[in-house]
Amino acid sequence: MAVQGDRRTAILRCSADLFARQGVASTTVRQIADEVGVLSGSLYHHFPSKDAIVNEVVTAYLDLLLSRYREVMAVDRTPRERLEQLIAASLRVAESEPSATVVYQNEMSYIRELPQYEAVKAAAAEVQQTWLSVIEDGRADGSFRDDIDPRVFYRFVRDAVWLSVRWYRPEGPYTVERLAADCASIFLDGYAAFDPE
Amino acid sequence: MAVQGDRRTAILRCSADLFARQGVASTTVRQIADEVGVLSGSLYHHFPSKDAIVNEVVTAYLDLLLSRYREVMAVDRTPRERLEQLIAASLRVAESEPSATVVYQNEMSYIRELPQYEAVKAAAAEVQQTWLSVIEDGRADGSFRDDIDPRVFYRFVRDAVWLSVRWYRPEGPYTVERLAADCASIFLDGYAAFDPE
DNA sequence: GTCTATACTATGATAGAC
DNA sequence: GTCTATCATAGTATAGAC
Repeated sequence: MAVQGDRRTAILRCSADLFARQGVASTTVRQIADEVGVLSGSLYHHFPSKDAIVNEVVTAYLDLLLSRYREVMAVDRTPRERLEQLIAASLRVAESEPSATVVYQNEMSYIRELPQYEAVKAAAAEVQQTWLSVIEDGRADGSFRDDIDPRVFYRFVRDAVWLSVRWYRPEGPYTVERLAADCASIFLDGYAAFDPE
Repeated sequence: MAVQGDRRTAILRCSADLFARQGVASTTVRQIADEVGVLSGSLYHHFPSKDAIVNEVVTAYLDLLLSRYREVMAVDRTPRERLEQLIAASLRVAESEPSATVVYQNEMSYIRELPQYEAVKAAAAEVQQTWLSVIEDGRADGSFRDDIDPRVFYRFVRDAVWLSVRWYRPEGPYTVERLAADCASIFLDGYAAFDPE
């Protein structure tokens, strides 16, 4: 049964890579089959449709992300520390699942049309709620500014964090932990030089 | 000749809207023709191919953006002011050309395969060089931090700015100028509360 | 400048042999 | 569980009448 699962997993992995590189709509079932090393008809033994593959790539990704967010929220920390941890957790997930991250970021219009979209929507809502609750907590205790809408701040952070999959390469000396620290520092302390007074 | 240009323009506008909503690959020439109000064969009187439409949407967009950036850089200002102006100019372009902005942000993998990609690449390089020169100037004169790579800062700002087309709606009371001010304030001063000492 | 009609290709998916 | 063969559909693009 390890073997049985492997082929399924290979299909998901190859699909995610192709979806991320070319877009879901431009990726054909024949390309996926080629990459896996089977013929296109064989895919339909494992999945009922191409859309089912897309759906599983996205839901597996959101499940992983949410489990990491829940770990962060399970520990008692300040809002600032939690925000730093959410950024770091997100970047680590993006590092370990770059293709699925790209698919989720780029293919929302496709995902929205999937029959199983409601489950995705619920997970996405929990993701957003996690960030917003941390930001609201920081506003409430005075550690974050109260002159800018938390939702605006959330969206800027979210987009900057997730779009890093388009350019960040974990191979170099610039580690994901350093990237996370820089990101948190810019968003919390700003890029202007600190006033030396 | 006003009429002649109008149909061409209508094709470009409708195409950009559909490309932004559904993605380029998922948009068919028949859909475009429907939206314009002609039959699909008629499109080929104005454009040699669907890809030619995509190309013109993107290049017209980059031309507009670069002309705004050049206006900003033509005036003598501090790096901080210039950064604020680049953010504001970008958000104004995103407001006036939301569909083209979305297409350019979402469809890079498609655009890269176009035969005329080199021109797009050159324009994109000038965009990036504009931002980077302003950031480097700010580092040089001590108004920006020197402990974070300018390219990292640039990418965070760029992605946060451009992805705002996915969520910002100019109809409400939250104006694009206010959005630009909030964005610049977060990225330069940070979201942490100012220390009251 | 637009329409009609159609050529050609590629697509997602299926049925049945192995 | 995979392959062969194929269906039905939909795609871009073209030729020529109007």
